[in-house]
Amino acid sequence: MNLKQLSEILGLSQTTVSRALNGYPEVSEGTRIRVQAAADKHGYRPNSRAKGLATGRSMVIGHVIPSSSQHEMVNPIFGDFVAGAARTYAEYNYDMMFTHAPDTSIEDSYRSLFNRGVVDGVVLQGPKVDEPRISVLSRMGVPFIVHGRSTCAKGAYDWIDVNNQRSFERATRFLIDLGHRRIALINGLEDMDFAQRRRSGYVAALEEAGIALDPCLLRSAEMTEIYGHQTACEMLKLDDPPTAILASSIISAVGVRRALEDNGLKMGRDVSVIAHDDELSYMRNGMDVPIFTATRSSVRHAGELAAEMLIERINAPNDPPKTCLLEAELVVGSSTGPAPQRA
Amino acid sequence: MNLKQLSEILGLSQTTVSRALNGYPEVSEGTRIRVQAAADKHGYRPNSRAKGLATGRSMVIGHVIPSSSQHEMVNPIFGDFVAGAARTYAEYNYDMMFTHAPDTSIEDSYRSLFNRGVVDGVVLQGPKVDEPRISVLSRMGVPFIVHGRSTCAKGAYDWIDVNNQRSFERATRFLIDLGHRRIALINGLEDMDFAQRRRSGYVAALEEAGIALDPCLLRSAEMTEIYGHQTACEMLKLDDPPTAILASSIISAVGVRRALEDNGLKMGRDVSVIAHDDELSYMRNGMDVPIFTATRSSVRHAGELAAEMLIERINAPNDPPKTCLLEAELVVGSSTGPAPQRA
DNA sequence: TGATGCATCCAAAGCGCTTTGAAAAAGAGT
DNA sequence: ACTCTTTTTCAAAGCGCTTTGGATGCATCA
Repeated sequence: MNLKQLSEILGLSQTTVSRALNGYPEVSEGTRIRVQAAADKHGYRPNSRAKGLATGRSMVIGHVIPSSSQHEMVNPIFGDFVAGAARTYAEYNYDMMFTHAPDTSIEDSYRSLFNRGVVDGVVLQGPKVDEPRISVLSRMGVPFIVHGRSTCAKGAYDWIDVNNQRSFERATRFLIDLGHRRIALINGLEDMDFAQRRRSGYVAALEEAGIALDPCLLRSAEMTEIYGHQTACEMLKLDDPPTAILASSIISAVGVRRALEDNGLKMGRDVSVIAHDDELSYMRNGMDVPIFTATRSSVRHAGELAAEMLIERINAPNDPPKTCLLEAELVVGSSTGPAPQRA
Repeated sequence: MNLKQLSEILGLSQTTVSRALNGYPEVSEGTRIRVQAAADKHGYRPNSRAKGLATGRSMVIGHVIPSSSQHEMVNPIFGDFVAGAARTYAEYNYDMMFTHAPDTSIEDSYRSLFNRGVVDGVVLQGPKVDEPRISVLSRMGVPFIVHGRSTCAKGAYDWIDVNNQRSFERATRFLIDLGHRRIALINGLEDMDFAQRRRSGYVAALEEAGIALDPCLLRSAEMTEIYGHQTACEMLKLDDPPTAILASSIISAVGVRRALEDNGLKMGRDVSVIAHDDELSYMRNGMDVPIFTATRSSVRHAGELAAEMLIERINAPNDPPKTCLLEAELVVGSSTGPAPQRA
């Protein structure tokens, strides 16, 4: 069923039917109702490609799957962020498109999506400290939003981010206040912008307290469970092991917990752990009582907001750049406690 | 840059340019090279909407985000399955589209995607035991593939699935052979087809061994970490607690492990655990030595295969239905051991 | 009564591509 | 030199929609 057929059935022109369905005022209320009824009855759905061709808009937003090349890993927060965004898109009648790209051609992927007219805008996930994609997209004139920020990016751009620096500074200070001096940071990949900011929050808190930074207590890699486990195991073998560990994701924190248990240590008593909790739906940090003391910020909610900001941008390409800085909450669970007295 | 502009630059007709770029034989090798060079130089990308309109194909495949309504949970395997599929799509020049739908209108979402001409085919994830979407899609004539199967579905359809029944039967038998008699199954949601099959494999193995089924040792819910933890805790409080636990996902298995530790029990010695391992990229089951004894089958690989099968179906709508049954591997880790002697 | 405005509706152009049917150009054969 | 193929190129139609720039009818006003 297409417009032509529908208009023939109704004995109206395509123009009128199209206008009736799209809510233009030039059509009488009577015919509008008649048209709408017929459309519903026959299950008419305007062909979105044709519509897009005519309007110049595709009502589609593009994401490029951030599959870190090295280990072909899917970012665990990907699913929840996307679910949040999708929810907003559905509300505004946008569809959502994905492209997989090897890390090398990720830029091309964005370019291709936009130049082929597939999407009206794109979401940039997982920005690095130095993120070339941002300037590329700016130059191309693609409406886009960044989930996170990029320290090295020059111009202004739309972004939404968690205050990583502040939340990790706070978490670190919390541990220091509990008497900890040997505090480790098991961080995300070093070239990721968020990791850099978390690190600087951590460093700032240590400095403030006059604690020297020990490189042995600082690691970065992709935030898997295995990585958390292995790193924690190694650190526990140090002559002067950490009494507290900050983990950049709840997933690696799970690995840390496993490491503690493997070593016969009790989390919260022997070693304190604070995790960053993105509130992943399948990896909730406990029910009423949090398992981990955590800096908490819903990545799903961020997805919803990001989508909204992007849609705004698409509708008003010339508005000044918008940004949104979310504050993470510090929730106290049972994984932290006072620093144990040295033997 | 569009076709018209490019053809004017070249002094050729749109027809010739189009043919040259699409590899039709009616154009001389000389001009083909010339055209290709110009296209590259100017970064010409055919508008995919226009192309779709003209060809009647969109080169897009649709997925509907399986967000279980109740807890708005994103299926944890979603990301990896999709990453696999995306890889194949990229190879065949397909794009990938997502729609979020509340559980109630999930059927409409598929209908809308297809009727609006947005997609050439769809992937159906997370089929239930009784899955109405299958017959809907069949009737609509949408090319589709099911990741999993639906026991109640009538006609034939394309699917790819893991042999859940067999793998859980094998895992259960493995535990029985180790001397376990109190074996629990912490399963996925009961109305999901895969959960049903795993359960029947479990039941079959118990029956074979003449062990009576104890309803107290059987649970189903969404496979979160919390669920695994809570369920295991409850079961351990029974008068006659399980000595072995089968977990339907590695994520709930993590919860089970936490429960054991909370209760001062050692996994593999006091209580054996077998998990189903989808090889999620951020939740690997150990490095060289598996953490959990597990039934293993890569969901990412399934995604790749599913995409391939769907593309085949799109290209040959009238071929007889194709199916693919993957066998899960049983990998033995340190989470299982002989049943402890009763006190 | 004719001019004016307003509410409805429509024919046709155009979005950027593919593809049909035909024409022009180039070789081949005699 | 002329016809007959074969190769190469093209103009134009069509995909399904929106939108421009009229038409048409009808009530209103002088």
